[in-house]
Amino acid sequence: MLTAIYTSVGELVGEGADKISFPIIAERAGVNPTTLYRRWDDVNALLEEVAVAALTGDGESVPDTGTLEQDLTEWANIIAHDITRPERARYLRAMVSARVEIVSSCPVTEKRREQASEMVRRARERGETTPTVQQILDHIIAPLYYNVVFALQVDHEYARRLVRDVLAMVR
Amino acid sequence: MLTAIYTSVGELVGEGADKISFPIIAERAGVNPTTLYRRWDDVNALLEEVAVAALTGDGESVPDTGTLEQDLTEWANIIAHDITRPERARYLRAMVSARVEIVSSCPVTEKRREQASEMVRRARERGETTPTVQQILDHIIAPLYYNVVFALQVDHEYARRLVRDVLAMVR
DNA sequence: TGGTTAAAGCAAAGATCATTGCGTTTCGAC
DNA sequence: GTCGAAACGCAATGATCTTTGCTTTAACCA
Repeated sequence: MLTAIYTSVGELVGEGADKISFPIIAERAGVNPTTLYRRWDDVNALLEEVAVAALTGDGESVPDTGTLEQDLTEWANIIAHDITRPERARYLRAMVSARVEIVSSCPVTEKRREQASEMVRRARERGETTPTVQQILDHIIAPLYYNVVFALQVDHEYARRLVRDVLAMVR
Repeated sequence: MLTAIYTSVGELVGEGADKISFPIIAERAGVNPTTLYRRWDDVNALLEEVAVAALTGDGESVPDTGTLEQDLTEWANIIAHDITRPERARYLRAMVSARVEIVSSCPVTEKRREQASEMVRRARERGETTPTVQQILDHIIAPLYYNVVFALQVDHEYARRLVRDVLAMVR
């Protein structure tokens, strides 16, 4: 039931459907539109729910290579590779347009913060000088997402440059 | 005519209207909905047009204080102050959701790039060591916009920290 | 002034969405 | 098994959107 709905939304988003409405989602999911109208306030609410699930879902394990630079580079590459996939990019856009009011946190950011914290913690235990977690979010995550959301290109070279920049701050 | 439509859209966005449709825009603008249906493909196309005009419109003069650090700080503050205004944030969201397909450039980014270029050029003429324009975009603009779009808070302290971070890269 | 063309208004029709009341199913508790 | 609550399906209704053909206005140019 719920998974059918999520799948339906996922397919529509993946296909780049221009119009995504409750009736359309319901038909593909094999449920009655009324169900959707009753459970979610509007399409954006459902869309955001699915987007968050999709964007935070797969429990990517954080790289652990022995140096923070290598960890961050691989991590940035994974993220860059992930969020440039068309359906991921669409989810991001959907999430952005969905949250109409200012809220205090964003699930996606929080996940990245946790991942960054882990890498930084390990690096510090090794005695490395590290940027702060916030610096990593500001100068690696933010540019990556910014460029995806505003429709510019993101590649491995770009991800690598971001890592070098942020590490240059603390040298 | 066109300005009435733009004004109508601007008001609706500013008021945080949940539903923005051609008929609603048309009524407030005192025009016939048919006109809008004929001129724009859909609401998002019109919305993006107005958003771009609003976000790149006012010809903010770039700070020229004598040092790049001060220039960047004031500039970042201006931007932070501007894009955290609810209607500006809304425009940003509208723009994001409007551009469904990957395009090569974003009008807002381009304007910021020009502004950053000017400040960097002046700083270099004074003999300052500067970050690249791209670094400024990546590490000041991107975090600011990212935080607005993903509904976190942006204040002057944050803007200042970004400037310090990016300058630390080149020291 | 008169003619031509592009844009806007008007009205009607159909499509899609959104809401609501009511009957049915499901599932757990007793 | 039976009861009750919650969720879902169904169908009808009204609202809103979207399209289309035709008319009218406006602007531009000979």
